[in-house]
Amino acid sequence: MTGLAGKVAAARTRAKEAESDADDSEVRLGELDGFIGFNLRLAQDASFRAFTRRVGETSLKPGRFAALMVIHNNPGITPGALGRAIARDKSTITPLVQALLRDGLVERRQSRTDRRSFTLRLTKAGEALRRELLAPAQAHDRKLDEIVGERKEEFLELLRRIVELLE
Amino acid sequence: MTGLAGKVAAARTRAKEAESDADDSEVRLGELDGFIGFNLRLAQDASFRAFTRRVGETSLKPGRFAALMVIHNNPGITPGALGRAIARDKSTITPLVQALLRDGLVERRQSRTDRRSFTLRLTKAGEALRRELLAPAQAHDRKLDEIVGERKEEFLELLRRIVELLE
DNA sequence: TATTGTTATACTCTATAACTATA
DNA sequence: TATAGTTATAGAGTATAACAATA
Repeated sequence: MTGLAGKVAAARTRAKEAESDADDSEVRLGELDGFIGFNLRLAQDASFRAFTRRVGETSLKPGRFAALMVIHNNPGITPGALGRAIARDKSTITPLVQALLRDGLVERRQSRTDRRSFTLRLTKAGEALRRELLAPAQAHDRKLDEIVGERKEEFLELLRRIVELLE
Repeated sequence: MTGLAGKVAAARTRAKEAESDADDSEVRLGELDGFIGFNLRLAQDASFRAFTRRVGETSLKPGRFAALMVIHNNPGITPGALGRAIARDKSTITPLVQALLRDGLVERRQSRTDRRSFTLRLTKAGEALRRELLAPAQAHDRKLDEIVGERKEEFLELLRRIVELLE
């Protein structure tokens, strides 16, 4: 997994005709190269790896960090609402929440308004870890900001439009 | 999983102060909302789901479709070069290639130049499936093109810069 | 009847390490 | 020594379906 992103870029820029068997330095992506979806996946993959590298392999993955952030900002949120906020199905939010409970980062209480449900809050340890990870997470995103430059707001707007309109 | 993207958008736009327990319609994303990385993930997730919906749940996922496209455009490519082209580790490209072999979409031959390696080609069935999926895949990306509008080239350039510079 | 969360199941993806056969 | 690909393993994410308790 060393330098995947760089090699992808190299493969793209060095793409050219290949008459016999293709080797490493002359991979043609074809239609894929102009597909927004494909490039979105490469960029998301690169961002995910860079986040993990910066925050530390041993610590939280982006998905769990996002959950911590949302619970912090919405004390008392239910698992369902949390899942909708970070685009996770209820079948994936249950194990995620259980992992956070297991690690002592989150606590749950019976919901007063809906006895089928319950509410989530960060524990002291959860707050501490969130605070600890916020700095490297922000550093990671500042790096993305640098790359995108002054077009950041337009870029974010397009990403949000994709989410809203691709329903 | 019905309407996840729409609910995320609604959660964002309706975000406001919440004094007591947060409910569904007033989730605050906090710093996350301005993070490029987080929005990249939501957009990629929405695109992935839309692709799968359009191409057909029963058929190929975006990752395998991308592999088919790259092998088509680079007959004789090795698994390693394929993995680098679509940003997949060698530990994930092996099972992917084996699934394609198992499904009769790809064939492999001994490499003439490197006896540790081998070369990949689409079978007739692989070519047929690729041809069949190309239309819905292009329709999917045209939908993305519509959403992004005339800023497509700039958008693609930013996605590629992220891949290149986030190493 | 519909919804909240749980459980079970299956497949995919990610990541590491150990292995083989070559180079 | 390093590289190509395989195998094994473990942890996540994705998806569906069936279920209990409650709305």
